Amino acid sequence: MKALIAMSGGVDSSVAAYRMQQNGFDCAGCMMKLYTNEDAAVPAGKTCCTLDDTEDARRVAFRLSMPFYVFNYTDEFRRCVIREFAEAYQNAQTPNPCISCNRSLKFGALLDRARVLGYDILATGHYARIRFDGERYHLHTAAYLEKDQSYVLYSLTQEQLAHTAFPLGELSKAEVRRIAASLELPVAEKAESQDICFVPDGNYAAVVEAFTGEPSVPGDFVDEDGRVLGRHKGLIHYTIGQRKGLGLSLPAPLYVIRLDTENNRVILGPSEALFRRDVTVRGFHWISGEAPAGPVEGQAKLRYRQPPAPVTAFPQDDGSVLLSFADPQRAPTPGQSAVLYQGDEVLGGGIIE
RNA sequence: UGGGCUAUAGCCAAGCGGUAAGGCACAGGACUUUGACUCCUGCACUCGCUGGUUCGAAUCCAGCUAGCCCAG
Repeated sequence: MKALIAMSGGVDSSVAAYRMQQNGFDCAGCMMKLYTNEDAAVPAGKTCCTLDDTEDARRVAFRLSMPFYVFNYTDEFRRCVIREFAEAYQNAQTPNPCISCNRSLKFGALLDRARVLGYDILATGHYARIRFDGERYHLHTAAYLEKDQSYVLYSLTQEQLAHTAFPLGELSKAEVRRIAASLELPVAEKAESQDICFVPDGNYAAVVEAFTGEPSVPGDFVDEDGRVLGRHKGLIHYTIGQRKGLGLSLPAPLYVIRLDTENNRVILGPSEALFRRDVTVRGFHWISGEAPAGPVEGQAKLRYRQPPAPVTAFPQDDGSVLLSFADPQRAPTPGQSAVLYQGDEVLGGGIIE
């Protein structure tokens, strides 16, 4: 059996490559070149896909005596991920580019290419588990929830799961680092990745403006009664629940509770105004391949770093799902992903409306 | 022009003779394959200005300056 390992130059995918090799696969490593720093409209900084990261991945592959390839996906990345990212912001939504990258690139274009090239399996360094019950594939959380990344994988299909492996699913981060250290991999001590990979300065608004060619338009900050509190820099600079960066000083902290595209206004209010019990999720993808006949009891996450909260999911005829939480959830944000769990199994997910 | 009130950090604000609370904002850090939230740390050697009283003044007194209110 042949396996292709998607490597990033980090510890996780490096150890994933080693594990696949140990499991008896005929392995090759690959790196996806997703963008050039010029695309990001910023000076080359510490982002992923840099020459250093590619060299790190190449050295690890060399150490493990496996072939290593670099695939150019800059066009696809720009066409799918960056475009979706920019368009979401233009529609006053807050996208999660990691999720669209997984869907379109890693488990889309890359997996397709792996299959064409004759690989049976695509392996990544994600912390999650796949189980096959003889009929269907199931996606589960990682054994150690501290690093669980099942949230960003909810879009996987049965077909994709059938040809995917997550060799770190049963390991803790500490174990992964220990393995890397024992193999003397050059990346054993590398820091966790962070921030949006193609937005090195944290200035995502500049990327959106550069991509769309449309500068953001300043407008008013108003309270829930419509009183003007100040001026904002343009809707794309804000997201629901945001507190920092408003520059407004009042007795209590203020949060963004709504983006009013009609009037180009940002509505601010107290933290309490952010809680919602019901959340509609559009384009819901069920891992099993089909929506259940009736309501499902489970738990759901509205953002990556959040413990799952008890919920009842009501599948709708239009493919969306209504999530009704037992307790109101803070700041459900349009554009972000909601993922439905049942215990440690991922049932599916979609985009919050 | 009389009378009254108030002047403390970017904003709000405690302090009432004993050596500058707190909140907001902001900055840095932690967390993190998204944006946020959250958490930690920092943030007035100085209290509108000038004198005076006192061992000691943001606190009391006088003058000046500025703003607000009332009367004209």
